[in-house]
Amino acid sequence: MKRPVSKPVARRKSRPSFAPLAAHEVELAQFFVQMAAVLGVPRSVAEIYSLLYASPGPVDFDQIHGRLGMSKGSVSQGLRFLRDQGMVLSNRVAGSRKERWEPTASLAASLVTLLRCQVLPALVQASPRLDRIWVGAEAKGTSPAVLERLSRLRRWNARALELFPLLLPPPRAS
Amino acid sequence: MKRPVSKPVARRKSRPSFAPLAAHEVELAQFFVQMAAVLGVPRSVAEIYSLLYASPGPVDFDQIHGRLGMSKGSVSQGLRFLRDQGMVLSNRVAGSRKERWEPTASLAASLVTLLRCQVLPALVQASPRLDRIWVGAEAKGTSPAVLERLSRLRRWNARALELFPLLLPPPRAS
DNA sequence: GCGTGAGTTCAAAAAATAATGAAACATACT
DNA sequence: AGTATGTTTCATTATTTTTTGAACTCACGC
Repeated sequence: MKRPVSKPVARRKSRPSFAPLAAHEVELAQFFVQMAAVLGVPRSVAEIYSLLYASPGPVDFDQIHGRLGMSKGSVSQGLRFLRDQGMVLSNRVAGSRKERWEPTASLAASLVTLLRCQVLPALVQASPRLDRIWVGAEAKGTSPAVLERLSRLRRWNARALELFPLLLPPPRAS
Repeated sequence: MKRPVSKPVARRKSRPSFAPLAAHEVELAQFFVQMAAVLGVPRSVAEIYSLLYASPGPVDFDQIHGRLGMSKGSVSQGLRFLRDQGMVLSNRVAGSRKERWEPTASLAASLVTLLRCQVLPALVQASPRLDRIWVGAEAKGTSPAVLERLSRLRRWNARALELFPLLLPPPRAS
């Protein structure tokens, strides 16, 4: 349940010897952090994405670690999450061991993936569950009014399941 | 970030002297808890709603407290949240001090309210923020590619703001 | 093959969120 | 007014989520 008061906006400090974030970079991070919060994605992940988004070219691990003042562990985990969601990608320059990261072209497509992962499994699990509930309730001689409510739930679930792929189509198979 | 493993489904125990939940009531609670989790609503709130939803008539405070084995504080806060969202309502029987609670007719309408409260404020705050970011970035001589990204963000935000009321219309004024 | 630097893992600390319960409050009834 | 019942408040405790950092792994260039 969201506290309605404005959040303290953790002011991380860049590690010395890395360029501190410019004012607009800080505010872009706030933007992404707020949007991510709606989707239940942690602050550190949003900050990483934001940095890549505001950078003109690929950024390497140390820059992220240093400019955001974030632990290596968080950077590693954050990048893994973003890569799994298809929101960032990395490439290596020949002759260097460093990976360089950049956002993928379509933020929209990535958000769709993220939403799918959040709600599809819930809808899928719900189906058999609602069936069991209905059967159990009927067996117990539950009141007609409640049975009516339960079957409405089932109808909605079915409709959501069939609508979902249309609204948020799965990523194209290659 | 959702743990992908199935959660332990806290088994609350009804306080003695209150009817324990029937199997189908337990599973309906699991259903609502899972759906609520997607929206970031806490378990206790979902459980309360579920109990009302599966009951043939209004339920009083003590029943909720007792059958769910939940503290009075949680029941009070949960009911307040649900009432504020327009998901439940209460009425008093003449000659009794107890309030009796029941779900409101339209679950769908309530969900719309809930979604509005989560995303609208974020979109609204984002507008001036994105403007400031753009101005700041331009002043800094940011690369054209990044400026392009930023203005795409602005266009999306504007479109979302204008589409939102159509998709999830505000509750009718009386 | 070997040493080194880049990145990962994971147990533990910190932070955020949710639930509890006892005291305070409200009010319907006498 | 007094009282008992029903509800809310809120400081505290419990639980969950996120972050940290040091130990570890692995692969690259030599």
